[in-house]
Amino acid sequence: MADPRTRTLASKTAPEAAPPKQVIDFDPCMRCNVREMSVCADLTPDELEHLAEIVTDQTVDTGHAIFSEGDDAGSLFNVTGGVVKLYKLLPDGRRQITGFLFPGDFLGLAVNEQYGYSAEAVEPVKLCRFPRVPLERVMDRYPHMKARLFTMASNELAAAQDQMLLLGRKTARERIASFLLQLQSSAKRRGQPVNPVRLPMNRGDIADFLGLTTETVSRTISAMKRAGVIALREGGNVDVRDQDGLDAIAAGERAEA
Amino acid sequence: MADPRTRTLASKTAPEAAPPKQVIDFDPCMRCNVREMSVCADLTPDELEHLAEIVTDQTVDTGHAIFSEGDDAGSLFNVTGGVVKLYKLLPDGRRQITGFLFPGDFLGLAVNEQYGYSAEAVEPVKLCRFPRVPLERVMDRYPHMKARLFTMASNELAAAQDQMLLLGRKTARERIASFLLQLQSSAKRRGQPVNPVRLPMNRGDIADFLGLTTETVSRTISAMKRAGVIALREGGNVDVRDQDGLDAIAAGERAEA
DNA sequence: CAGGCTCATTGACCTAGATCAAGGCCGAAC
DNA sequence: GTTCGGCCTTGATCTAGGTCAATGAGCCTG
Repeated sequence: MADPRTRTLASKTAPEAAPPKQVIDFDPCMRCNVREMSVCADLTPDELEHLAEIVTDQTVDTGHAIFSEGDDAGSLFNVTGGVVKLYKLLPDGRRQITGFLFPGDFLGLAVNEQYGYSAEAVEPVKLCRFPRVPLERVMDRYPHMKARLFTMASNELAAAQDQMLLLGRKTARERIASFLLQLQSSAKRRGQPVNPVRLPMNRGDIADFLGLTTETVSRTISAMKRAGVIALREGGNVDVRDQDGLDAIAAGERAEA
Repeated sequence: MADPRTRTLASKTAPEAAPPKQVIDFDPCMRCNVREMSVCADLTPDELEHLAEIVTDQTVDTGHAIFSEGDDAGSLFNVTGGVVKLYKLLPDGRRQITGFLFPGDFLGLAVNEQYGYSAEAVEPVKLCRFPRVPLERVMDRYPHMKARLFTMASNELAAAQDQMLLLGRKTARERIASFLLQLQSSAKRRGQPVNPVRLPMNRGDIADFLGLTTETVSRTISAMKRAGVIALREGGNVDVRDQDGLDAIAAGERAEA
């Protein structure tokens, strides 16, 4: 399996000349645009400084891997820009996307020293990377960061259970509606416009997330467009025309619409 | 929605007469049969004593609820005997079972003060119950118990991702095979026989766990029986006759068998 | 500004699994 | 020991969504 990952290190924009002994830029965390919604929320400047000592910035291009299932789980990551997809593969190539990550989300939890899924950039991604061992050392000193990680993992678990309900029991129409709602609430959480909701991933990715095929995703979206529930905007973005209708479909309350 | 839960409190078998000031039985945790595989693993006698102060034993009969989705999430539980199913419902009654719990498993993690799923006894269940607030107080004092909880939650998350792959992309045959393998490894972890694997839940529960119908579960099991991969024993238990074949089917490597 | 990508859409048809419908097989109740 | 009520199994049929195939709509690139 070829490894197309990208590792453009892009930290330390400060000049190399001036500072004396050691160059530790503790600013990147201080001015992090997603800090307040990430694992790093609620940390003091002191704690941020300790984090900055171990963090590395990283960018990954569209379609390139961040890590692959089975890789040695050396680091945790925090998404600071772009969109990431997580997925698992069957030997014959069938794929299930287990989640899309947006700025503020973290990834890299592993059970036995290995990542249990692959992670790939859906669009150009910016990450900060925390090597596991030193991160754990820092977290041992600042338990509320660990608590924060636990909370985020619990949220992820709840989302996973919702997704099981979707995959096991919802119709194609309900899946698409639920997905749009997820994107809306995700955008909302990040303070972004909820209505023309951005769809950064392609139909194939949506299909592999919802347990459908690209054709069914396309047909279902067309049908919802025809029914006036949504409209397509440029860039493939989706305008929700009938929010109540969409909510009802997603909940499984409306047979036709 | 009627609430058929059962709350037989069954702690303190010691006589009420003898002891002086306060009766605190710290034995139940000390002699807990599942302690080493539960959240309580690795605790010192001292720590166990603190736990015993807040724990309550509880039994729940087959088919009765432990709690329901949306209930105030007042407690965490540890299964000490029997089997529990967790599930989510759609308004029209469609159900997705998100997991089966066995002795040693815990339940009750919640995101915003409410349980995100319902829990019900598949067969008579014994639990120990930890009220959330005092438990958190205890865990603040003993961080490795929190760490243990985090590890178990991470394992659950990994299992949830496997289940998404199953629900989104596997065939009925692959789902049944994967399910039997799950039961095997769960039994193994608890030191129980792996080969005639016990199937304590009925076909409807299996169906709602695997995103199928009872009929399809039944037919698929019959087909695997006919193919010589498994055999049914009394009590509905399953004898795995061709372990390699079963493994191959579950992984999605074998079209026919 | 034509050729060659990739991705989305739509149509025609097919199939895995759902649905509908009997029976069969217990174990519990009397 | 008969009746009853769950389950489980099996058969017949249906259908939501998959598969196969064609066409269209951007976009790079040269």
